Amino acid sequence: MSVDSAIPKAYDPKLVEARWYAFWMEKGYFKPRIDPNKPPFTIIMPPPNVTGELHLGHALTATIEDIMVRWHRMRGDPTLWLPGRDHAGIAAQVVVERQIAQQGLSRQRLGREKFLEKMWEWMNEYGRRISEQHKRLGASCDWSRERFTLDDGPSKAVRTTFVRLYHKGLIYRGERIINWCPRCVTALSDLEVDHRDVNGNLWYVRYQLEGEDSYITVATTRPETILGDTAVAVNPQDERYTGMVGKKAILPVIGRAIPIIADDAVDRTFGTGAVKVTPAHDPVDFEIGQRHGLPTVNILNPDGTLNANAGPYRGSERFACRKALVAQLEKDGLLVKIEPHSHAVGHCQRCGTVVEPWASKQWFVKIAPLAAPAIQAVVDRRIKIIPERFTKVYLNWMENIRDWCISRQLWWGHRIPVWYCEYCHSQVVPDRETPLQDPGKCPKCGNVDLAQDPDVLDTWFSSGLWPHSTLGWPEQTEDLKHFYPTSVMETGYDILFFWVARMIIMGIENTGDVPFRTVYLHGLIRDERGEKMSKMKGNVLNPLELVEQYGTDALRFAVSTGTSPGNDIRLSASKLESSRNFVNKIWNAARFVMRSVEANPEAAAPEKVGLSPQYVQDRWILSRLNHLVESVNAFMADYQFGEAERQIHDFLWGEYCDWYIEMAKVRLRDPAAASPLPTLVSVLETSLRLLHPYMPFVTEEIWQNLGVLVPEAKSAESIMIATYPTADSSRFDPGAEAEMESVMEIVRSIRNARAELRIEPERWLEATLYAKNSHPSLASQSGAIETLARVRPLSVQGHGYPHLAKAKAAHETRDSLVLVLSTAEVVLPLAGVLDMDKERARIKGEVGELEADIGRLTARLEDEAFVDKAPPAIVEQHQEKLTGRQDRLARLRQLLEQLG
RNA sequence: GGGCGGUUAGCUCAGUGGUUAGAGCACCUGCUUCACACGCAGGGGGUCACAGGUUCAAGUCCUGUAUCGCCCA
Repeated sequence: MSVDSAIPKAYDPKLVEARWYAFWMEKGYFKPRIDPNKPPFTIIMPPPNVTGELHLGHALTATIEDIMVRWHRMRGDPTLWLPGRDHAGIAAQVVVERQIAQQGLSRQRLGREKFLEKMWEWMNEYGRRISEQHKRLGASCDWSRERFTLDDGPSKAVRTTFVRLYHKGLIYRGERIINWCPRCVTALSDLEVDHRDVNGNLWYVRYQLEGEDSYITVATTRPETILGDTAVAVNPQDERYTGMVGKKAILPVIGRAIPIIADDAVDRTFGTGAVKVTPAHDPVDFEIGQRHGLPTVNILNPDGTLNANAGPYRGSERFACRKALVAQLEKDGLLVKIEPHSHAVGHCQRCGTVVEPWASKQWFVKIAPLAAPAIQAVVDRRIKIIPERFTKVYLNWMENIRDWCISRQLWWGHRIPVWYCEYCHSQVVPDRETPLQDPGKCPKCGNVDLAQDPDVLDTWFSSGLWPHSTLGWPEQTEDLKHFYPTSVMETGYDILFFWVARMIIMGIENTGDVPFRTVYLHGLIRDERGEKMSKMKGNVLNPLELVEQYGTDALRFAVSTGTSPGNDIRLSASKLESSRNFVNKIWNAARFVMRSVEANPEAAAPEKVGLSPQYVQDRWILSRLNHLVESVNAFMADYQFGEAERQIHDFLWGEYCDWYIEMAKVRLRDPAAASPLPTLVSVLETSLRLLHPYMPFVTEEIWQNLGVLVPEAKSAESIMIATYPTADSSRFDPGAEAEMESVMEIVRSIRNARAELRIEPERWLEATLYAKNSHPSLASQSGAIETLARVRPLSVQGHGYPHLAKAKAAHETRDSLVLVLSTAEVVLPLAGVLDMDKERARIKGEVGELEADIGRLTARLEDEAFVDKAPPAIVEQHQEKLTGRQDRLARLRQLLEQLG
């Protein structure tokens, strides 16, 4: 059977990908081979939420991490990439609540236990899907170590951490203003609130002064909170109100008398300079309330309706209440004016509902003492952030960090390990030494009726422990000892605060060491128009659909090539198509190589692969390849994956395919020529290994096929455990590169002249090549030049440029085109085709360009400062260039003279 | 209000002080050439946002301006 019929013309990823992934799994390549003498390379995967399926952001994460991991593995480092999943407390619970609502159910009706069963069903289904999707993306992570945040291990870590921090006094329960989502019916941390500018109003309302017929006017963006006011405040410096401080104002509708106080926090320029104070529903007011000992009047129920403190508005929804109250104020003549006012309003990040600042008893982490070492670790560069600029963002946030509200009024998550005594109401927390043991009785009164706090912890509390909890902490496991601190944390810059910062805090606190050495932050994937992908906009691209359409390798290449760390990426169909085309290009190059090997197996005989080539074309491509290998490894080490890929792409397409293969074809047809097959095979094989981390599937498929035909080319059972190429500087060959530059210049010039003169492609031209003495071996390239430029016969005069008289004679008959190149001249007899006026114009154009060039170079070299201060190599480069240009200019002028 | 980033070909983006600034897509011309039309060959297209400065040398470093975007408050 011939290769032609066996190997399809167009690469079909569907026939390839699943097979190789199964093979890798079966062989256990994804598991680290621990070697105590070698430092391991470790990445803990950011655990996707079990709320749904993977999106393109996950695909990007998986791609970049897989690139790093495969590279290190091929270099022989013991490599661990640990996958996981996050229970995503609030987000997952919202999703399942919506789902059961369709069946007319609610979590309250189901009860905690039944509802959690539903949650686990959901999690099992989506957890499975997520893992399957990662496998489709080629992720070479160690599935045997996969973790879920609610697994026993990570749960123990969570509980241990909570208990220890509690006993250290770094976790406390207190009444503070928190962000409350009335739809999710839970507290949120500051980070979980999106602030969006909303066009609202500023309502000016006047409060009558007690016992007087005068008023004080306040301005508010949330008039319904009037019901919870316990003071009016003015700035102590504000003369307008000096006389009023100490008096009392009567709250509209409610009729409560509240004091007028002075406080520095009041902005004199806002509204009237007098503000209403609602300590239960505003963070600034809360602090004012604390300073002045004001009562806190809470007017809201957890679901956002008004409670008994709202008097007549009890039971009405908050925005309905606002409307009704404003109407009432107007009726009572207390509404002074309404001004349009744009201001930032907090929205629940998960469901979009407007959140309410709300005074509530919650659990908090006292964060400042924990942040200090986390700041130090980055300042000391024990942790390096890429790109560098995010260091400042991180430090700025860390230095202004505020206590972290960690309790959530949810059911899905880690239950807070605190119990309350039913009798004496004291808080009972497990002993520091036995954090996992539930307290049996109240240590104060001895009562055994203890009720556990119904709330769960913020999901990010468990995520913060992820790099050590997944490795077994608090147990001192072998994995923890060997792989912690991990090497790289790779994730999107959008969760720098949510996650990365907290991992650093918690990692250092729990283990005494940083959780990772390097943080690599990638950008966000946007759509063609640069918009963020979101379900609401309907512009979400499903990575699995793209895999179906273009193949995994193409998707990976498309999201990672030509990108730089921390910068957003626009993904378009055209980008995916060109990536797919590149995959296909490699496929076809391989098809050509294999077909050629098959046609002439003895020439590619195993013992010849890797032989030291004497032929200039071979020396050239090997020199280019080794420069590429050197450069790719340098870029990889420097986390510049996009640039590394671009260079591999350019080499394979622009040098190997466009030139080396095309020239090889000529040699393959010539029985007398040295066979290009060994080099053809060896460069392809090395390139495949070079490309494997980026395109795991197509490279493995070709590599294995090649290995069947040329067993010598196959150094391992699989390309993913073969050795990553390292540059062999003995292959660097400037001479061969210069000669091939000349060949390419000659071919390009002839092709260009043919196109300009509209010479039919099928027509062969006679040609004479006059090569410079320094390039005697150009004669050996005549076969390649003939075929690539379609000139035949080509006569090569290897001993200098054409005798002037000869060229002149040719031109006088007006039938020859002379191409004056940097190291050669080509004469093409073209009777009847040439327009000598155009010829003169063309040459004059070239002369003009050269003169400008020479002018620039001369000026440069005459500049003493340049010659003195620039590195000698640069000066020399300029000098050589100038000489070359002058030489070519002289020859062009001669030609012009001959043409008259 | 504070901070960060972008501004490079028609579009999307690389370019980490050193020739004449690159790629993909799009565009124009020609080609079913025996690996590939998911291709081949050739071509056009740039005041590197603007203004200063540092340097022998600036798209690249510094300062300011404009403009778009993001983060924080």
